[in-house]
Amino acid sequence: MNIFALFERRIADVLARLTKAGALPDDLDFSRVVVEPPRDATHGDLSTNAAMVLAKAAKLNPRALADLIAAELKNDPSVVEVDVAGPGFINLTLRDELFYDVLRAIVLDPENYGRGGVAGAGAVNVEYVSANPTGPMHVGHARGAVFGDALAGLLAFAGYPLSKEYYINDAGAQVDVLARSAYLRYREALGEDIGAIPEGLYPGDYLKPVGEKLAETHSTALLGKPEAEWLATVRDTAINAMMDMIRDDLAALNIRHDVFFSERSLAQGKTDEIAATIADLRDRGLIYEGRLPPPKGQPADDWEDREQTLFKATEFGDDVDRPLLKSDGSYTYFASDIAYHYSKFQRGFATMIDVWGADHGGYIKRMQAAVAAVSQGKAELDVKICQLVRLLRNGEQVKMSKRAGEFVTLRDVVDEVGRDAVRFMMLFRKNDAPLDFDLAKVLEQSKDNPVFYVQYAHARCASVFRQAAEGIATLNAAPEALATADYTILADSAERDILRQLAAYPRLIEGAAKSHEPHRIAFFLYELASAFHSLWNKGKDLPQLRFVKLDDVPSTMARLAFVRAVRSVLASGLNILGVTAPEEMR
RNA sequence: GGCCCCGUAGCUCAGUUGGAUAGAGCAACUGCCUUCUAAGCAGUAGGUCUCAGGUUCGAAUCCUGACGGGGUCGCCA
Repeated sequence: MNIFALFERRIADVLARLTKAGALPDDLDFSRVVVEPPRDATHGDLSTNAAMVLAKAAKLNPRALADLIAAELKNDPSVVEVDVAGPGFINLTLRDELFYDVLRAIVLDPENYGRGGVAGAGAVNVEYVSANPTGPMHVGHARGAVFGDALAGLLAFAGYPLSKEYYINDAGAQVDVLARSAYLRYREALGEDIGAIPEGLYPGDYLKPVGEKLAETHSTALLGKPEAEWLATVRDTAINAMMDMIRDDLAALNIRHDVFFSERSLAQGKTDEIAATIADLRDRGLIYEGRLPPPKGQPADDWEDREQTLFKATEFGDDVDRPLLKSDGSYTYFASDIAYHYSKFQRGFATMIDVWGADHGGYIKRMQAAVAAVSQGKAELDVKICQLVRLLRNGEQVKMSKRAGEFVTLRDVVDEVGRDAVRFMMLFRKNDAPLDFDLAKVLEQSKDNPVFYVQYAHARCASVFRQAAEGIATLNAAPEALATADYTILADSAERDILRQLAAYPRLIEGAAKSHEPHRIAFFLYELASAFHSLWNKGKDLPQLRFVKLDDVPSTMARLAFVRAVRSVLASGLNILGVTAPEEMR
């Protein structure tokens, strides 16, 4: 149950009644009317801007219109008080029973509280990670991986049909380099002294097992042959091995994609889908042979003016038209990416979300242009850019040297601090802001560490139930029993505040899902945890606020329902973010 | 030089898509442990939302311009 959605409907009803009665013109646009919590809680429980938004079109003074609407809302049985304030805000104070209803709803069905707020929405495709299959994942990949996964979890929870995809960049020059690197390891596995790994090949030890596997499968059959004869075989083996490794790395973060889509398969299937996509666009006059102006500003010394095959990205808001073929006639990365996104559209996704690293910012416009073109404007692409992560240990930056083939792998970090810390901290910041990740700090068991702080609040809730069960032999803490408790005892300001936070959860989910911002959940959980810790502490000075009172079962039952609800919402949010909700902290 | 992102308390950051007197956490200062877990809590102090215009009932939020920081700029992926 979502009280904000509830009152959006009730206010819409009021507006409809006023329209019918002739008090409002009948062509008003209600879409800007919102119901939200007032910034200042002393103003009430709900606030609506209806009067201010509609005043102009209704040719009424905002305050006068607010009074009109307020008079109607006073008849609502769940409303205690209606105030018109400021420039025309309508503030509602709700009966406590409404919040008790919320409490009951959570206790009776904790799994589904806040779920499905956007029911009936179209399917969404979330593409994330998409690290090149040329080595293990390093820590730089972690943020996009966690962000994409949490966003997917959030959208699924909110009610969107969803596909989580990984685009395997298994075409292009880099996988040939991978193949050559693996071939070297193959020769090494057969006993040859290969010396130092030449410049331009991947030096990492992680290719040794691939060489050994090749030696096992092919024995000496590939030795001494020209590259053309072994390249494809070695490449496929190496890519498969790399993808197995990447899947393992992702599993360490509890990330599992629904679809792994191969770039190579686009051009290698029965039909060349890249060619087909280009042909489609050409038929619609969106492809032409032409020349591009050289880059402005800093002169490119290797610039060579030549005629090439171009996509009219400028027709869809991009700055320049974009080439589809390299000078050797092969497809550019962009060309296959167009075909890939076309495939998403053909598979029924009108909403696509791509999660990219900060260095791909310049690529957004052309991809959005491409999606608009291939879908004829029927699909939309949102690109979420994850800014860089600075890895620290006690405030000192941890250096990464890619050159020597040494980099901090994602696995190293997860092994050191655990999955929960990595996931939560990566989400405790907006995706488009840079992030410092301190390996020492996230292991601290203190309030300075948000992961711990939130998990501890959940563990404390569990602890209350253990205490209650120990102290009251006859206790029945089943949901049905908790749901019938008398909640009127929950009258302290701290308790009332938390009840309002719990009531705001469905609205939070909806907003976070619609704006593609999972970090909002992390911050909400932090605030809820903080409020709960605070209430817990209040019980030290004020014994009447303690959750468990051995001599007062009715009040204990009400408090247990309350704690159960807090715990369920904490667990629900943590679950969406993919962070565990522990019973106790050890 | 073009384009994209960012600029909010001393520091690190939120700010519910345009709402009311801009909020947290660190750090600083003052308190609180015979207590349902002090692994914590309460309080004080801290602001020209980088600057200048504009849009309107109303701007940290939207538009324009400047300044500062980062990213990126045909035939890499």
